[in-house]
Amino acid sequence: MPWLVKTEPDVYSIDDFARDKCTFWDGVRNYQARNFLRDDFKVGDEVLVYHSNCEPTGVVGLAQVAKVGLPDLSQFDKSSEYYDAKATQTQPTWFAPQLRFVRRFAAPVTLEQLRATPKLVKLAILRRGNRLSVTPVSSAELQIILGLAGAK
DNA sequence: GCCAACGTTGGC
DNA sequence: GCCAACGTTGGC
Repeated sequence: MPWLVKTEPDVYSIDDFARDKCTFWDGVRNYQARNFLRDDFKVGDEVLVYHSNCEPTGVVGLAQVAKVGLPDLSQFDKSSEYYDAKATQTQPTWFAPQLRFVRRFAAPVTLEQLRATPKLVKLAILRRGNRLSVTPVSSAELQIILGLAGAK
């Protein structure tokens, strides 16, 4: 199943990702999002990368799931802002798939464009008040968004 | 287990 | 910087 993940470019941008090639998508501290990362992310799944809290907000590139089932190591790191005292090595609370950079779009598919596309009305990220940082995307929605990205 | 208070997200 | 949405916390 395709996915969409949000990131704040000030913290980790698509350019950082393009440079790294592979990254562990860590720091997610919401149980619903955790369940997606832990239970539903499959190797090979396509992942749209979305920039939030910036100008303009929108989908900026594509990635692919490279590895799953890995604990988010930041939960064990006392110096990390994502440290979780309740998590243990044997029973991790948080999980971080490894994502492989695929491509950066020539131009972002902006939130405004997403909203203006009738076939994307059901896109999870557009639903009122949805703040989840990891959301599922249907195959049809993925194709539409890739189309918007390619049409630039 | 309820729910008010509080904190965070994220668009604007 | 504002504020709506909504997740989390903690007293009871």
